[in-house]
Amino acid sequence: MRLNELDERIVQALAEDARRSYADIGAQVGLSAPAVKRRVDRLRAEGAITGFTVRVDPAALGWETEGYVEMFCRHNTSPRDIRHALSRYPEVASASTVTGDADALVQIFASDMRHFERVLERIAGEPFVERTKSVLVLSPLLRRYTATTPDTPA
Amino acid sequence: MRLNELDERIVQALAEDARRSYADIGAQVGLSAPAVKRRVDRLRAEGAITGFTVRVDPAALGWETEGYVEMFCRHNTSPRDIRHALSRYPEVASASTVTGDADALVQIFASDMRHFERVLERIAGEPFVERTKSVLVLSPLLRRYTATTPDTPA
DNA sequence: CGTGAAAGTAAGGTCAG
DNA sequence: CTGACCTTACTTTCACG
Repeated sequence: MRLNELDERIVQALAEDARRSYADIGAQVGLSAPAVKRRVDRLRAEGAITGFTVRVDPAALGWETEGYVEMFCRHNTSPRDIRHALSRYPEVASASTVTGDADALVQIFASDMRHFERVLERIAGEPFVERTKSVLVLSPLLRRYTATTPDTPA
Repeated sequence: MRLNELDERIVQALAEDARRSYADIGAQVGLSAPAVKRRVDRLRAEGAITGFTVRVDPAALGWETEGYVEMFCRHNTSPRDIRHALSRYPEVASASTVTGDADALVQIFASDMRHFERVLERIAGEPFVERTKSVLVLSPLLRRYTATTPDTPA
């Protein structure tokens, strides 16, 4: 699955605006429209591009409060356990296991502070969670592109 | 900027697949294609939808190393300064000012550890940065984004 | 908000380098 | 094997009821 520089520029163009026409993108990267399409199709088939989505302003949807929660778990907790538990929270936007003191870092969107607190308490109450430490987002500065997980880690 | 239940279903449909046709979405939510378009146009004008983008698999693009960096800045540093500085790093996927000890939390994708370290050093070398603390992502557990918008704090 | 017609865009096949 | 051209079909878009 090798991507060359042309592919990267196409992905970058799509990341900025996924609704640009192939002809438009082709003009920017120096290809014809069908050539761009063929590359995009290949990128999708290879899994480099996993889909198309919208950028949404969470506040407009009533998601006003954002925060990150560090989870400290019991020592025998597997990533799969964490993932399984967190997947039941619609408020969890992303989660990863990380190096350092904490075991996992969880990004949360809630409608307001009360909602955020409620979610936090429920997460802290999960059987494998020993404690949590959270920070609230004051203002989002940058949000560039959307990544995905096709996989289920071991 | 009020969104009703119909708008939310349209946004949800677009979040899953932003390339679905208006007719398709309309069939799902019970509207005609032009009606869906009118609502999407309005959502874009209101800022609820800020754009269309691709979901990419970072690993497939050679972005194998992911991490979060806490930035500790000088006390007179404004969010705008941070945003301006970080926007020049293509490796920065997202950044927010946060409560707690650190001033900002920055998500970074790099091609490998060496690359990550180089970016980290450059960020740490920014004039307003006093120190940084970073954690590496071991395995992504969830990435549910409906990704969101930047924009421009005071 | 739904229906129709016009324009633009995408998709597939075919050919050339 | 990769890129360009052409034709067909679809989606988007606007005017109107």
